[in-house]
Formats: sequence, structure tokens, C-alpha cells
Amino acid sequence: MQVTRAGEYAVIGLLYLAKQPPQRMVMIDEISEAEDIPKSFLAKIFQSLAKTGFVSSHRGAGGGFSLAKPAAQITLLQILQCVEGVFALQKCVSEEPECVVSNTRMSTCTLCAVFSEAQNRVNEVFARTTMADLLQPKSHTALPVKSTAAVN
Amino acid sequence: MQVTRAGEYAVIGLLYLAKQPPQRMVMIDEISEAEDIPKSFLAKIFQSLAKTGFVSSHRGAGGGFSLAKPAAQITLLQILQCVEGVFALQKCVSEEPECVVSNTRMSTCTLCAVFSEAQNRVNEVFARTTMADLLQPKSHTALPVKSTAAVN
DNA sequence: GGAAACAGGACAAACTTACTCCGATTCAAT
DNA sequence: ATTGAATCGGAGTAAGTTTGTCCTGTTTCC
Repeated sequence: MQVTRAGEYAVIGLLYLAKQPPQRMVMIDEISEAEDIPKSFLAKIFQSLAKTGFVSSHRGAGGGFSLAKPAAQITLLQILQCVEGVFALQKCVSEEPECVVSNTRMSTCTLCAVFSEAQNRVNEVFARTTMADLLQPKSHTALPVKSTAAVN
Repeated sequence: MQVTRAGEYAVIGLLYLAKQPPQRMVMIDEISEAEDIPKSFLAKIFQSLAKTGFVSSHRGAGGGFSLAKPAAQITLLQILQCVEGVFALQKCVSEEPECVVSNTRMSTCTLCAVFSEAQNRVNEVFARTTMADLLQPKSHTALPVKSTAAVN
């Protein structure tokens, strides 16, 4: 899969929570309006986030959501995996039983190795980026790894 | 976007051509049967490949396709960009005018930087992998990180 | 009890993927 | 010049995914 709206909204929503005073309850309505995200869709996304334990939810009057763990302990990769499912560049990388390339075309499976490596690179970037990192306005997460020049 | 069937088929089709004696004309039908790829779909994909100049096509009896440049000069990135379009992990990375994250939500655009970095990592892997590399049965492209293979 | 808020499932529109189909075009052989 | 082989290229389509909406709960606070 790729990064879809759902994943993007999840990150934005969590960042909004992270910016609040600790333990403050925030309603879906508030996030939805502040960040201009469709309310019902965001609600659905937050259900997943709550189930996985990134946020805690409270019903009833005065209820809402709050971060369930420190922003520095939530990575981009975790969020995307939670919201989007297995998150693979290509089916081959994730689905074992019915991979077209590897099963019916063993000869070309060097291709799978390349996809797999590319996938690892992406995961690496997303795994080392936390919500806390994203809150820093100007910092670049690009520094910690000696970045080879951008290819384009 | 992600790597779709079309991109996969394009690579497999080009690899098939690369394995033939130089300058031999190969019909879509042959590739389609040998690699078990739907004929009409493959034909469409090869139209793109021909237009971009990876293969040369010849109509009429005795026609078909052949590689238009050495396998070592065709990278995975070029093929995927040719067949799948701009190939971005996320819309934000490719579409300037209507990026939701960056335009309407400037505050969270650190997120764009992360997507962009992840995108660069993927491109890096795909740009240094050529058709010639994929023809090697057991070699791993994972090792020679520093040696940037002939980019163009 | 009643209002406020999330929970969760059904549903739908829009978009993308993964194709197929068919007529047009081109070329070689007869 | 005709025929048959082969690509060209645009239209169409079925299935799946994304991006939502809606409605009926259920929980909680006052």
C-alpha cells in the first residue's frame, strides 16, 4: 500500500493531541474543525488508534481523546501500520502465499529482493521518526543517517 | 503510487527481451505466453515502453519488439516512472499545486519532509538497479551501496 | 432521565487497477 | 495490389480500494 489520506489524517490528528496540555481531553469535533478533516472519517480512524493504544478514549459528556503514550514513543511506522494495514510497496513484499513474481516466476525473483530492500529503506525512515520529531518546527530528520544525494 | 502489476509486467517483459539474442524480434504473444501475462495488457504496457524508447517496435509480418538500449542502461526507476507515472509514496511528494498537507496545513509540513526523504531512499534503490543487475541469478544489489551504477 | 460523546457496522460515491475489445495502421510476402 | 501478420491507440469495463456518510447503539456525566 501507499500512504493514504487515512494515514495522513491519523498523523495530523495525533500531532494535534500532542500539542495540547497533557491529559486534556479533546473531542473529534475539535480536531476535525481545527485541521479540516471530515469528522466521521476521523472518528473512524481514531477508533483504530484507540484500539491499538496510541490514544485513550472517554465517552459521555466531557469525553474525548488524549494521547496514551509520550509522543517520543510513537513512530510514524507504527501509526501507518495501524491505520493502513501491512503497508507494502508491492504485494510481493507482504503476501507470502500468492506472490505472483516469486511463486509462478521464480526466475525473476531477484526483483523481489530489490522491492524488499526498497521497502526496508522506507520502513527505516518511518521507524525512526516519532511524533515528537514531527513537532519540532525546523529540525530535519534527514541528518542522523549520512544521506546519499537525492536521486531524481 | 505503488508498484502495480503494470510495473511488474514491464520489468518482466524487458527482462525477457534482454535474455534474447541481440536484435531478435519478439512478439507480444511470445512474451505473454512465456511469462504468463495477459496479452492485451502487456501490449498496452509495451506501447509506453516503446514511446519512451526502452524498446523499438516493428509492425507487420515478422514484426515485434526488441531492446532499444543495453540492459545496463535501463534502470528500474526509469521503467516504473514510464509505466506508472510519477511514482510517489504520497501525493504530497509529487503534486505541488494541491498538496493537502503542505498547502492547507503548513504547520504539519515537517511530515512532507519525512515522506520526501523516504521517497528519496526508494528512488535511490530503484535508480541504481539496472536490468543487467536483475539478470544476475544470485547477486545481491543490496551490497554495493557506494558504487552508483551508471545513472543514465 | 437526558444530553454528550465515542463505537461500530452498513452503505455509497469516486477513483484506481487490471484488464478486454476493436478498428486503424503498418509492413512483408505473394 | 491484395492479404495476412503484427503493433497502435482509444474506448470500455469489472473488481477492488479509498474516502467518506449515516444511523443505531453504548457509555458517561449531570
